Amino acid sequence: MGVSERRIRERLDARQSILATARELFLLKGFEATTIRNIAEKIEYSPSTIYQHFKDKNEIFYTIHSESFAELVRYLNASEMHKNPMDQLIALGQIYIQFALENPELYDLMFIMEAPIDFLDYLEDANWTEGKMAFDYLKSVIANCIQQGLIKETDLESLSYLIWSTVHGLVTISIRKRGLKIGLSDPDTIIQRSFAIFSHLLVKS
Amino acid sequence: MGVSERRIRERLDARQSILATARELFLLKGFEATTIRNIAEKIEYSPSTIYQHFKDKNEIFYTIHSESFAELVRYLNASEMHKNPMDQLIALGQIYIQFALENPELYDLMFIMEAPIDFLDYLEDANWTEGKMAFDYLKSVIANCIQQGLIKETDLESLSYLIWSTVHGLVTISIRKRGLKIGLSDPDTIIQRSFAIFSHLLVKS
DNA sequence: TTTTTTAATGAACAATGTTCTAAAAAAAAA
DNA sequence: TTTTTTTTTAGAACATTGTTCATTAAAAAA
Repeated sequence: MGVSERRIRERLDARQSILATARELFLLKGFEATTIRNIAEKIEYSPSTIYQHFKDKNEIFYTIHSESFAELVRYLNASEMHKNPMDQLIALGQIYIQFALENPELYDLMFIMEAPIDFLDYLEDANWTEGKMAFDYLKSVIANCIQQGLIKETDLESLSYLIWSTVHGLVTISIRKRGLKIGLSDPDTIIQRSFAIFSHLLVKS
Repeated sequence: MGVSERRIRERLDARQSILATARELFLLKGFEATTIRNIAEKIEYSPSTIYQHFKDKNEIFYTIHSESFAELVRYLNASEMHKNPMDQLIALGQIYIQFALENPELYDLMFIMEAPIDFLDYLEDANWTEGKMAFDYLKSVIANCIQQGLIKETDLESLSYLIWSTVHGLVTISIRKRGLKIGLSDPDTIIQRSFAIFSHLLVKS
């Protein structure tokens, strides 16, 4: 029965080309300017066909958001070259920042925009698996630091949330264009310097 | 010539009622659901009349954004009761967080949403005065801390950006609904705890 | 070849921000 | 008071958006 397998493959191909096009347009023009009709035109389908593959626009961008987490994880994996958990933690922060600055639109989609979370809400799914896993990974590295006495013992969850928040804050001020507008000469440089200061605060405690 | 003065007053009244209604609907339903027609209906004007007072929707929300800064400043002023600049700095952070948690929609508009910045871009105005002034105020308090030897001397701009980023990150993860979705029991509590940890890191350095 | 299932389309809907022309109202001039 | 001018308001219209639904075309099964 190779027929139905081919059908499945064709459906998947269509789905993939929708996603690829949506991603391309999104990176080029942003969320609002990436319209269903725009995507449809590019893959030479009618707009309504897209709704056979995705419930709505939010699901498309939820999917791109999920895929982007795979990309982030690929970045973060590089931190495992460090044996010392403190070195790894700092590398983690640096790589996280690097990912955000190199892929600002994707970072926006993953951590700022409402579309992916709205889709989760529609699913009545309280679990943001992608975020949870990333946060758990961060927690585990920090736990190692505490265990080895490299960081003063404190509530793991709060400290992890603090560290995540700090790097998140550093990059989102820039991504949502508040950085340039307060007269910072070069946002990227300031982000690096600020993170360096934060790193020193952490190890010294 | 009391006539033209009355006209001016009437124009201002109309403007104010547009803003008040926009603000009310925005706090109730959010940015997208606050439509020009919606505002017009509520103040019993035609949609097109609104465009005599504001260039576009972005200008309306830029104005609300600006007004909200006055509110934030009112919050922050309470920090001046502290003589010790370090105490003031920490109070500043706590109050900033308090403002964000008590007015999440306004905070969103001021520091996350694109509408106000887009309007600045239209004006070709690189100066985000509201943000700049708030940041300068933060810098001055931090400068006092450094001067009095309460914080280790580092690049003022980077340290200020770090501190701002940290509180910004703490609250925006929650505001853009990433907090609950990773299984944090109570986001507000965690934010407080995380900030407490951060405060300790700062003073100890 | 005929029937059934699947996929794709095109038209349509309601809603949006925004613009433009014509009407109404108010003020100024006569 | 009447006429002219200016200002304000409204209504219709436009292009676009996400989304739905009945109909057509295509493919697979019988």
